[in-house]
Amino acid sequence: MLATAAEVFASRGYASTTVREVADAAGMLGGSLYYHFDSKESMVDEVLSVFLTDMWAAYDAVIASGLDARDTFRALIAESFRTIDRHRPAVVIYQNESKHLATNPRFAYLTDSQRRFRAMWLSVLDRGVMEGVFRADLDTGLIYRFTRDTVWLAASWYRSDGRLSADEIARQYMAMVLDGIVTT
Amino acid sequence: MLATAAEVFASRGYASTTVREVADAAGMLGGSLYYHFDSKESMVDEVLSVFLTDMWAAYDAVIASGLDARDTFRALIAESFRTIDRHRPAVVIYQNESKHLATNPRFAYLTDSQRRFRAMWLSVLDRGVMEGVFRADLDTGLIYRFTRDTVWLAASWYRSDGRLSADEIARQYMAMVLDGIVTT
Amino acid sequence: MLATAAEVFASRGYASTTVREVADAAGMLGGSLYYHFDSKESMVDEVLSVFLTDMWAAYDAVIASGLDARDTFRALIAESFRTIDRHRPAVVIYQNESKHLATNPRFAYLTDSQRRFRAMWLSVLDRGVMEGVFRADLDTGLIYRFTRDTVWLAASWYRSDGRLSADEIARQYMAMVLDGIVTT
Amino acid sequence: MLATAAEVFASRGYASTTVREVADAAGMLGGSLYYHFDSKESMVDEVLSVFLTDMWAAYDAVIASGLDARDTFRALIAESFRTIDRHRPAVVIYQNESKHLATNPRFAYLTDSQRRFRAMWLSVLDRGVMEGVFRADLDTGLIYRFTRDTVWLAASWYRSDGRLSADEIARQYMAMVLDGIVTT
DNA sequence: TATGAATGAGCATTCATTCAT
DNA sequence: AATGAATGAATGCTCATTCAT
Repeated sequence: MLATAAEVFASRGYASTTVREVADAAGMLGGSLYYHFDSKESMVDEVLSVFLTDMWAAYDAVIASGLDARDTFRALIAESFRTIDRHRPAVVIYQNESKHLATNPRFAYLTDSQRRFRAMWLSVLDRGVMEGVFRADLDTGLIYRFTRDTVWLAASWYRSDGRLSADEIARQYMAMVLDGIVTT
Repeated sequence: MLATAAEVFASRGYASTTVREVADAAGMLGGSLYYHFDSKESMVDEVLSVFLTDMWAAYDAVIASGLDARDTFRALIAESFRTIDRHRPAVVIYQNESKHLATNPRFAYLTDSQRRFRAMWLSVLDRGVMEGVFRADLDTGLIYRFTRDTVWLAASWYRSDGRLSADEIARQYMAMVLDGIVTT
Repeated sequence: MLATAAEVFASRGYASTTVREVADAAGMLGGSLYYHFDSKESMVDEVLSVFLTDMWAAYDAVIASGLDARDTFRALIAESFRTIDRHRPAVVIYQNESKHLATNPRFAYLTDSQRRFRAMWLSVLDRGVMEGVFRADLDTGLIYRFTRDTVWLAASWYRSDGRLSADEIARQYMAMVLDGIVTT
Repeated sequence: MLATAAEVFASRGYASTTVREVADAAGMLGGSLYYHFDSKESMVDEVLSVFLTDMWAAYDAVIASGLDARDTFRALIAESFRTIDRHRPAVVIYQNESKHLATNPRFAYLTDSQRRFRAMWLSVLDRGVMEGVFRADLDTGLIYRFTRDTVWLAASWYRSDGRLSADEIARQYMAMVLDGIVTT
């Protein structure tokens, strides 16, 4: 049922989705949802929490594996697309509503996550530059933004049953980006 | 006043923005807006139309100038960031609300524009592959999506008074992407 | 369980009390109450009926004992405070919800009881005036109201485990009403 | 319009009154009320605040006039009935909803007022006992409660266009309480 | 041009009630 | 006897929109 809510929020937008629409999609009446959830807000909350927890588990495993900058970068990209594969609707919601939701104390963890996310990517990129594996003439702050935007926005068009698998998309993205930022 | 509306819609989201908030920002009362606009919908409509018209004028000029694939690509990227500079709020709105608005016949032009947009970029990329200037082992459909997403989402964080100018951001983006997709 | 319902209704108000709260207090789940009661309404109904039946039994015994006006008055006051002692929550509910409930045909007996109540007290007071034991310059209709209100509203603050017993409160009240608070 | 709301709340009970009913009584539609009030809560809030402010102005004037205990008592009773005459619906609401509303921080002033009210009456009664004008064998705490309940509950049945004026009711009440109903 | 009072449809949420288990 | 999932009507409230002034 959480998955149902996530899908509806993702496709219609959180604010524009009515509780009745979620209930319809879940095969019940409006009021019945409230037996399972406290509020509309707590639905997104749970959707986003579950997604972020899972995403960080994957990221933390990568960080813990002690790869060099370039392979860490590749692994993070790959994990990102795999996370999109597992949590597509949640990622779409995160992408679209995060900024607005974060103004609510209840969703402070969104800002925390974002901060940690930025620190993680910048650290990999800066390490790569220092190790001489990434070009030094690029603004890593910009590269971070470009990468972040492209990867997560992919959730908007990715279909798990589409022509390209998450791993293949990741491979192509890395091919595009890596051969650009790697010194030749 | 249109600019005011665009800014409010961009920062709060179209659906979440109340007409009163737009009126406040414009220094008048809720009902007064209706002397200037038919409806909330016609406000976004005008915001988006103006933006798209201007964007296509710029793109058409590039296409008309008869450059080769690689320089066309560079010019389109540059024009995109310049368009963001001129129409940042409109681009944000376009990015966030387009999909939802497009279900309304009134906004059919959004879908048309998107289709034309896709055709234009694919044509440049495919021509580049054919001319041997872009790598042949990449999926141009994917490259198109990656590029589109990254460029337009930049409107979410770009500040015209920020550290980096639109042209500098464009330059960095091209450096990243081009050296990746260009044959070596 | 009826006592539980009465207490909850008395403390939170009938309209503001949810069936779930009554169930909670009775140590069961919301739906389970309906094995014991037809409806929320039938709970108050039974609470009030039991209370009124008991109260009238006490009053009728007083009336039947053939005392003079002054002693009948004293006895009725005493019985009223004893009834409060036995049915405090029910009296509170009666006091607060009676007027509203009485619009419902099912609770017509509330209006009947009130009418009979008024007749009984007026008869005692008027008899006392006629017998010369109560002052003739008083409006017995008013005295009735003052007495009724004070006695029954005492249910709002009376505690059976408090400093003063029901009989002591009755004694003080009679002292005040019968002889006044001014020293003579 | 505030008066309309007060009347509806008083007759149907705050919790049982719907915003639509208030609007009906005010000759408008449900949503229209919100142009004038923030919420249902702020309606009662204003009704009660206005009433309490006015009541305390009257009481304070009595206290300031430096009468002896007995005349202060009489004046306070008289002012109470006059306040009921001016603010009948508000007094009814205060009487019925006070306890429940007071759990809300917004209505903390209800508890404050009640505390001050109690202190004022007890001070008058105790002073009377000390001055020897009121009987010493009475529990002033009880007398306070009896008086408070009777006076304010009168708002439930008092009609400004009824047979008896507020001052006449006050006179009768004082006669009863001060000197008793028994002939001497 | 602008105001402000009102509209009315729509929303999230509550809650008495039902019912299969 | 009791559970727990569901119902659906009703509620407080929001907001785009209208319109007389």
